Amino acid sequence: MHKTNWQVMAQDFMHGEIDKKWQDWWEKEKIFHVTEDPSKQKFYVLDMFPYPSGAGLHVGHPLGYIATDVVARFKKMQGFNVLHPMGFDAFGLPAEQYAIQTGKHPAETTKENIARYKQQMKKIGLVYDWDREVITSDPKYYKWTQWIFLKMYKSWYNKKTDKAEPIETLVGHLEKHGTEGLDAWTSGWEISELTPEQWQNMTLAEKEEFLMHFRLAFLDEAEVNWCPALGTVLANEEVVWDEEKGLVSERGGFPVERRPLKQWFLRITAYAERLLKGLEEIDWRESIKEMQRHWIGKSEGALINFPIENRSESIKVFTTRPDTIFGVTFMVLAPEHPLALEITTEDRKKEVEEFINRIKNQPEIERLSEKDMKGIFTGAYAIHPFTGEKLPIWLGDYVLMHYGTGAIMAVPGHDKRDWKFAKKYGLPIKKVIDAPGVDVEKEAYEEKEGVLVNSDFLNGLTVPEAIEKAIQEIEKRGLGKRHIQYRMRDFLFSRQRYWGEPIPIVYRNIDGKWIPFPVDESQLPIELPYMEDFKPTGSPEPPLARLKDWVELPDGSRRETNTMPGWAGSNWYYLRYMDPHNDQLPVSPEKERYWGPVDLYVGGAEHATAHLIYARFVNKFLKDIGIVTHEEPFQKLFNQGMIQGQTHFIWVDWDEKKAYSSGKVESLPEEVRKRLLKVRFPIKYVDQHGNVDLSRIEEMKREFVQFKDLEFIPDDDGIFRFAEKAIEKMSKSYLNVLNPDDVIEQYGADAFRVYEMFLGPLDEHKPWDTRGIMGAYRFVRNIWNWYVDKEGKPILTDEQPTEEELKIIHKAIDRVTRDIESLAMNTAISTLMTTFNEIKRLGTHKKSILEPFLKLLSPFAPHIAEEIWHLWGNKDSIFNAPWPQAEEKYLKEDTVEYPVAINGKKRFVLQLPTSWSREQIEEFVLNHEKTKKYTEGKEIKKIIVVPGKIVNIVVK
RNA sequence: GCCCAGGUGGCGGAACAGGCAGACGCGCAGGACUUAAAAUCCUGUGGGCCGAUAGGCCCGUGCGGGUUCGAUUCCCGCCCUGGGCACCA
Repeated sequence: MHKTNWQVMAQDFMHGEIDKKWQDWWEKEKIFHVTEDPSKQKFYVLDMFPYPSGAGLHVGHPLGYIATDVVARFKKMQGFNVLHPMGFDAFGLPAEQYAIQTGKHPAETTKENIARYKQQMKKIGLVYDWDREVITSDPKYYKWTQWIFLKMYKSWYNKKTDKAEPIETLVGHLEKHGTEGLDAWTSGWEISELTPEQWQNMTLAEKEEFLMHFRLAFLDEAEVNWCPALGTVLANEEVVWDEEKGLVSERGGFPVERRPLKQWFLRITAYAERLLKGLEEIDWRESIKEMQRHWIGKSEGALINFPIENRSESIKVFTTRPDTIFGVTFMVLAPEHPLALEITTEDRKKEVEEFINRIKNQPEIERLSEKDMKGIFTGAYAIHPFTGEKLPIWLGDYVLMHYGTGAIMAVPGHDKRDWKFAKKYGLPIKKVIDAPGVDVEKEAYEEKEGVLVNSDFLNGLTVPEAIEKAIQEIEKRGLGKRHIQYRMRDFLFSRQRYWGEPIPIVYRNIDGKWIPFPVDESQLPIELPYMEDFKPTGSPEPPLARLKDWVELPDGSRRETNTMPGWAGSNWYYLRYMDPHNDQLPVSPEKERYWGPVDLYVGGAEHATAHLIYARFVNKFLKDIGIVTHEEPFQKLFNQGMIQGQTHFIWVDWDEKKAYSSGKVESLPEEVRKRLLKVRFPIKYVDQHGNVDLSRIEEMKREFVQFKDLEFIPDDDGIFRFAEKAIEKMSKSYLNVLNPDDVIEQYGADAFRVYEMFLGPLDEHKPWDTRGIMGAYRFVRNIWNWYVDKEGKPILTDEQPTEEELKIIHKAIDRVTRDIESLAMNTAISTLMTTFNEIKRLGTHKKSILEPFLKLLSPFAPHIAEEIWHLWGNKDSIFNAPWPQAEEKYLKEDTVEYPVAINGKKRFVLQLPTSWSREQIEEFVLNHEKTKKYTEGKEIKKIIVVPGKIVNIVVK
């Protein structure tokens, strides 16, 4: 085999041996094994739950894991009781899709992939308390996922107490008072009024149907995203918009259509207000909080009833601008609105029906992408509740059935969409808010600045005043009420797939109807039965339905065959880590009180809305039922950036099967050049100088068979140069992924970790540079060579440190400590580098300097740190040694280097004592000969002295 | 369209509270070592200009303005890149 450079370089220290030695030792010694210890302050650092994909980890993935590993080791040395667990999100769509692709059972592929992940994590030097490992597809875990679902099923949200309560308290209320005085969250369903007697007289089926509107886990028929290719419904968050294809699944990009289906939901909307409020007290990136606020989408306004002419029904609308009520000139209903066809006059029925069908059958793609709005007049009129005016009722595709009431009062003068609609169909436009330059015939005036006009009792008021006054008047006259509307919808919780937690519900046939009932908690877990063929059918019938023996129970009842979505397990895993083996509860409240909340949660920003909002919701629910004591689960959230890949392109002439170095291209004949294509080349076979590694070209051809027959023609100097390099997302198909195992084999785990941390700010996207890692490698190796001689003996002296040495090391302690605290790993590393350069410059091997430096280095390069630590004769781990403390007295300097600027431009520097006063400095500088040189013949207007910073002289 | 980040050498990036722009690393160039290459070590490295040297000058943090003794940092307007939302009444 060709002897590559690293093998020569690696002779000075055997990183491979050192890495493995300490990885095994940490595992054996369980250095991160923790138990609750009230005498110590806890620190809970958590990584986002990985889904163990079949491709394994690439070098971009572990960025966050390395950061948390650094923090965990650092906090441990600082004396905290550090909980740093790891586990796997193994249920769900991706795992199942992978299994289908490989033709294996997901139970098997999941197991393999987890083993691979753990192996890779170990090689990076990541250390966890594996005794707390959580795997969502493990029945011991999903027993509690199912338990939480049952608790939700058995709960309702009491708005009076502002928390979830057992369904029994609701039933008790109904028995005593009927619906009188009941204030419950029902996701917009209007509670039909009942007397206690009426409730008592209901059949079991009727009662169950009634209660279903209150349960926090409930069945509902709803328009859902059906994905035929995946054979399941998807949550809104799992569906994305594709420019070409329209609505597609996030996984795989398959088309998605809307269909009404009976599905399980979790009533997350009951928690909208608490989810919103909780954001104020947590330390998250503002943009993520904004996304969640937007997702919850709270709007305040009023519900107003508009009577329909000659009919008993009325149209209920929601508006945030009740101040513009006198500007209403027509009404618009969503085409799906239940009254749409009903109110249509006979003469227009046919036309309207056609319109409704056209909109309904129109693929979602078109309806959303078309800029133009479509509408039709129903022939019916509503009556303005204040003026009694007749308002034409239209149908319009720009009004959405699923937001508000599915109907609007159109105020074309002060709403852009209504204005556009009015212009298109020639409907009147009225001005009710006046401000300088407002002309509602030219465009809608949506600002809230101005004064109300043409508005009866609102005239002369400002917009905020008018909003308030209008709502009061509406309520006074019984025309409607104040209302808060949320955009957020309930959480779709069933999937027609095999690989997920079975929903612990059975259906009993009562009077010919299948009524859902919860299974008894003692029967949990409902284990997922083994299926040889688990593929989805393409119809909404879940695979589990095919298992007749499993579905049909001896007592004639039938099991629920839908399974839970991938989110189910990841909603609460962070709690299970606190108490992973508890067989009485998902987590004991005492342990949660000690460990919770998560002090630092690191992960990608892609979970901003889905997982991070579901988990907060489940946490709040568990708090309501007394399991959890903290309202918010994740105190500090840090979103790491992505490591991008560097894609390398070569010039290829496929006809002649030749690949040309870029220097060759110019000399090629025109017809050959025309045929050349830029083709992606695997980064793994790029050499240290950023050229094709010709020495390993045969190896490359074996691995990437598409290049098998290519002849590689280098430049005249024997170097094969690339046509182009580009920064792209790391992806297997771009051939720009690097496996951490390969990188670690070449440079060692420590250099890999140091490099990832050094690359740039943790929260930013930055490209991986194959050559850049050499810097990290040299750094680690040079430290080794400074600490250890050729015979492997430590080089260490007991001499007293000098003042200068102490200043250098204490400044480093101060800086590195603060940097790790704020996750500024890149500057922590650069401080370590500059400090080490100073150590070399001073030629010091004093223990008093090298020991604290080794500790500062240890979270980043734990393997050589541990090795050197033990070479010094220590028996315990360096991570059980205390973190060094910076002493204030060494952080101060006696003199400061003052830049002296003339008119803001630096001209020279002066070394002046720190203790000098402003006046002393001023006098000294003004009398200095260098100053005179610059001020000669000019008038000194002013001198600014900023102690410790700068001197600036203003001359004219 | 709206909201949120961000734009600094050839590259990744640094500059903590408005005070020396370019730390640290990569790359590149020159030199040492070597038969040679790699590795290693040393030196230089934002651009332009003057100067034999020492040294000095000018321009520079996306663009245009402003505040200030002083702006990468604050304010106003614009351009570009990335992310999110997208008929939400």
